[in-house]
Amino acid sequence: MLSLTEENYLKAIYHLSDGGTKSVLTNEVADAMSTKPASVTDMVKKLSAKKLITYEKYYGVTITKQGKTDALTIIRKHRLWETFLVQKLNFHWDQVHEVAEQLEHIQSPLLIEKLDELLNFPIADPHGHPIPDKNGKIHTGQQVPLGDIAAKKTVTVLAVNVKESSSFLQYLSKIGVYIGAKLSILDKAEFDGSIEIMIDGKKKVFVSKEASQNILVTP
Amino acid sequence: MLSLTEENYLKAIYHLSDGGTKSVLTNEVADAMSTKPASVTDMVKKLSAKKLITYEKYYGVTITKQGKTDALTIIRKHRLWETFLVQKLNFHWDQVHEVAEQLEHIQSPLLIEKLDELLNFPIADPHGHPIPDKNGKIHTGQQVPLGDIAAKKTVTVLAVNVKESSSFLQYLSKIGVYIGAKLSILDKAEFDGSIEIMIDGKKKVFVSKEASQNILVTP
DNA sequence: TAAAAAATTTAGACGAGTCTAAAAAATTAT
DNA sequence: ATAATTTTTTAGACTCGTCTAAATTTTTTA
Ligand SMILES: [Mn+2]
Ligand SMILES: [Mn+2]
Ligand SMILES: [Mn+2]
Ligand SMILES: [Mn+2]
Repeated sequence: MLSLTEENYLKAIYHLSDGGTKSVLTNEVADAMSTKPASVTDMVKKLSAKKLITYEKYYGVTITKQGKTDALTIIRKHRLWETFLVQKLNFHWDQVHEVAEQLEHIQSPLLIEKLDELLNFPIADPHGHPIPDKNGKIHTGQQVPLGDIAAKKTVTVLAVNVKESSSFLQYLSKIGVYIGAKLSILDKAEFDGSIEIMIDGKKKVFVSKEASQNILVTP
Repeated sequence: MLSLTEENYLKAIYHLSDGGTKSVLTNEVADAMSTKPASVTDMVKKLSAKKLITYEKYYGVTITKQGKTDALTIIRKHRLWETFLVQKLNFHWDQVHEVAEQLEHIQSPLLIEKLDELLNFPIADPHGHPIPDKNGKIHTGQQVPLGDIAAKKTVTVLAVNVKESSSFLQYLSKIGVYIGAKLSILDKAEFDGSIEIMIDGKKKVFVSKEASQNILVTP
């Protein structure tokens, strides 16, 4: 049984480690959690005592098998709740993260099972992020940044990279980009990496290189 | 902004004071919260500093106007969530309390507004308990214990008194009593206060005096 | 109404989670 | 390869919510 705080740390470490594939430094965790490095050191000792991460002094932490499993359960809950908020309560995709950040800590396996059922076992959340199944298994197809697509091609929006700020999501809504939208790359500017796209064959817009790197599409 | 613990104390005090109509003793709160009297003393000082209760040393606490308002908000959330769990996720009425005890602390006015809407602005939870409206207003009709009804009368089940244990709810389900059921009082035993009832004109059962006091029906 | 009993508060301690300031180790730059 | 810089850990302190044990106040009983 993990405390709310332990759950938040574990999830952050999972994400920072790219799903457990690389080790994570104290300062990275501190940044991600908006705490001080000293607090992180204390917490990683606790998570390490619980065998959820391995901690080597001065060299950062690695997530264990069990840690990965636990993190995936929290992420599953987070994404199921986000999906619920959008699909059943008509929240916008830029309104769900903070609430899901709270809801993900509710302890009730039955609740999650029923929620999953109510939503028809969704495989992605409102931001296109995969929802791990009951066994922690994730199945995602290939996703590439819009910025890496060659001109003239038409692709479908699969997901968006959303850090903390919801302003990027609001911006996307404003210009007409959404999960499932069909984008045709019209032109790429060499000097600043910005691109011109056509959305659903209807609307022409320019997006910055920065933005194009955070819109993930079909290859 | 109240902590989860402060919210739980405030709600307990609200209930123990019968909605703010009487004062509450330290030991009563300790019992209800499964904590020690010393802990209650500490907490009532905090709630009192926040003007949610008035605290007179050695003589117990009284809830203030603001305290009542805050308590009703928590109770509203609790009962909306219970309703959601039963109506949308097919929980049984004996499975919802513990989960709602967690969900009631989620901070998001928008969420509650949308949930209320999804449920079509329900006025009672799965146990027949009134759901305060957005302004904290409760509207309940008259409810009397089944045990107080004269023989031969037919009444409708409006609510059940449910403390912590879900076993009473399971018992009621088993014998066929539910909110809205029509009960005819067939006979009352003088010596032990038990009564014989007919449920929906179909099923005859005996219920103890104890049980009959915790089933609330139309007058 | 004085003694006994019960209820309540105070005092002091503890774990969780956080912080600042100082010490230690690792990294980098010269 | 040594010095300067950056990162990380340790030490000590603080808040929140809890507890036990002792002191105090109220209530009951005789
Ligand atoms: Mn969270
Ligand atoms: Mn998401
Ligand atoms: Mn609660
Ligand atoms: Mn209820």
